[in-house]
Amino acid sequence: MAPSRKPLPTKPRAAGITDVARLAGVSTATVSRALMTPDRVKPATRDAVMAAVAAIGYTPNQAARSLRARRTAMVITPTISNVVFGEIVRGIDDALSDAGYGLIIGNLDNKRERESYFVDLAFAGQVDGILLMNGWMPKKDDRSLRDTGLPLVALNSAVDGPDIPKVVVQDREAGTEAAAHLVALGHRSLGYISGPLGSWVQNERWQGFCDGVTAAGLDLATVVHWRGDYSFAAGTAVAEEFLRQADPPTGIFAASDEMAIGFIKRIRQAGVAVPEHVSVVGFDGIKFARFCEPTLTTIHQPLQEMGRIGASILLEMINAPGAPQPEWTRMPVPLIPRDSTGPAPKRSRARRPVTVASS
Amino acid sequence: MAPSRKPLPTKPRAAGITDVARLAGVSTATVSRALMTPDRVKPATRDAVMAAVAAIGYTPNQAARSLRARRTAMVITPTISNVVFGEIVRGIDDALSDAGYGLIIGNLDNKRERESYFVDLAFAGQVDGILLMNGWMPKKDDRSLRDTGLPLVALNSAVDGPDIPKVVVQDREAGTEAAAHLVALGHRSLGYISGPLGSWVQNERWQGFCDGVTAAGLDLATVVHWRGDYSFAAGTAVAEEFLRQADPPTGIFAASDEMAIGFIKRIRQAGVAVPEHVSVVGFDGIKFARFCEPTLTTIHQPLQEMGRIGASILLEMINAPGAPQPEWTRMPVPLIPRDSTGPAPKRSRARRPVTVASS
DNA sequence: GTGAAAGCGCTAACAA
DNA sequence: TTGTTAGCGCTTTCAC
Repeated sequence: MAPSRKPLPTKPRAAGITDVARLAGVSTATVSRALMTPDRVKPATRDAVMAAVAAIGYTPNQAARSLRARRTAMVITPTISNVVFGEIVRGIDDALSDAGYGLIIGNLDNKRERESYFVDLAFAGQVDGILLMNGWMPKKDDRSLRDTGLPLVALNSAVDGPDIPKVVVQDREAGTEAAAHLVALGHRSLGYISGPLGSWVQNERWQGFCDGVTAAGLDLATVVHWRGDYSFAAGTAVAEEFLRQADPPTGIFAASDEMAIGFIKRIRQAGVAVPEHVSVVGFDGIKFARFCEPTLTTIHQPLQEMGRIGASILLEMINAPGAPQPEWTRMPVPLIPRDSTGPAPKRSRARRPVTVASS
Repeated sequence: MAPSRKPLPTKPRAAGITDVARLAGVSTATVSRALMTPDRVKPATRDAVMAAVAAIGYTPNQAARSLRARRTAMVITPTISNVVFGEIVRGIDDALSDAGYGLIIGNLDNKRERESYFVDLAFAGQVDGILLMNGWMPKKDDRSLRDTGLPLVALNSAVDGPDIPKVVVQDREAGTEAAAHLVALGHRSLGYISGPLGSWVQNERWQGFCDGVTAAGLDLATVVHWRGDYSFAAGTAVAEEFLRQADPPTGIFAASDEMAIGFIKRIRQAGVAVPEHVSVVGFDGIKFARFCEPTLTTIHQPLQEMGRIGASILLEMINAPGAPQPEWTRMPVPLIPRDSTGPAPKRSRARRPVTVASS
């Protein structure tokens, strides 16, 4: 669609910094300072400025501000349709706007091609630092975001490089804990529903789960691994496979709550009881997990906090280039036991209607 | 928190419009035109510009662009934590960015005080038009957003005024349809779980529900009205009241899916079967409604589309001031029957464990 | 169809 | 501590 044009450049001219300055009897520079760095102006002056600001309802123009001051960060996110990333972004935005920074949200919308646009944006010098939630280094042709020399922080998912601080949850430990939880309940045959393969988080959760499995003395080869993508739909799709299986596992760990819920929904429909026949552990701690049936045992991620921490580190890198930053910040993620997990059934095999009928 | 300062204004100077102009052998004005209004540039010139743009990976600076061109709309939203508003905003943003407009999201975060900030923003002349999703005219002291003379569109909820186009769903008809659906299933005692009282949408849904009740020849006085706020928590709170009631209704209409789900979750816990004892209709059509237990009969809102339509109307008002706009755009909202509604139980009374035991 | 030139509203040297 | 001044990168008259 072609851009619509505005017919007249006439505007109901509004209060600007000059108006404030005039009213307060100071220069625009002082107004700016009073607003940006209050401690660098004499209290009396500051008060006068603030009074003038309040009097005419002055609000700084963001566009002008960021054009001149260039204080903007960018976050690359795989999608914004997923609550998980949405929450992290909120945390980031909080921390950033406290520091007077703007935020450009680079939404990949799960389409890898889109990253080239954001690479251009960075090379065009329009951002001061970048948060990576996608798990890899965005490239366009032969240029990589890393070549911009801009401060980079990986969030939620790791990105290789000693100069890239990584802020993540203890995905690995969480995976292990999920396995331990299931094993402690007596489950001996386990299953795992993955996120998109190849991603760092996904690998960690899986590796951690494997650690837990072997630590319990179980044979890794017996663990069933299904492929998912974090969505409800993936959960139900995996459920179909599960239902076709001759001797499906009784303890399942899903890499997202949505998959766990979709999975449970479908297998219950087919007559499999949760947690009587099968136990399921989710991952994320979305609010919905407390209202599904049964309530979902899950691993709770401190999403907003992750966002805030990642943003703070980025700000420090911008403000003090060269100062060392912790390469890893790994936040603990508690497992919250609810009703979707329970003692393993006597027979290792999950009972499905057909099984019951023929036995 | 005091803003952090950036130490050096040094920047790895990046490709700007001047670089493109030089490379393409034209002036910056022509580059700008080639990008904004391609049809006003000779094809050959345009191609040269585009080639140059691609060659150096030029990306226009948004801040500069909007500072100069001032093409920005604002949307006032009660909260962004609610998926419903989030979806509408996505639709708005789509339409707006197609037209080269930026969007300021005015999040009230359910705190009415916050509106004054956005009133200032509007008076400061920083936006060209405003979408109102909150349902009332924001004010600060004695100034109202209306006094800005800016184009205004009410979205999702109506706002009084002949000059304010309203884009809403057929809340009233939907309420009536919900009632009709329950009545058709044989329910004679009905209940309604409201949104925050006093809001337009809320009134419409309730009025429509009342219409349906009386149309069915039922006594309005028998309809139980509970107060909610669209959240899960409200649903469970209402459920508590429901459970304490001597002779609760068997057909319930909740003004949001979250409330419906919270409500169902709680009453099932107490032994009330859905839909055998009680039928519940939700409102919104969130994706979760297909994965709760039982799946939720609900009224599906075309949220993104509403957003897009509202934005288009606003754009027309900005571009052609004075041109007439439809005062009302009322979108149909289909009721989607699922498993949370079924035939009314024989006894009008919902059976709860205690009832069963004592009968 | 194109170029020259004037700012949009603000911040940050630099001076005073 | 404050004011003066010079732009940030772009769009848009206005003239050609």
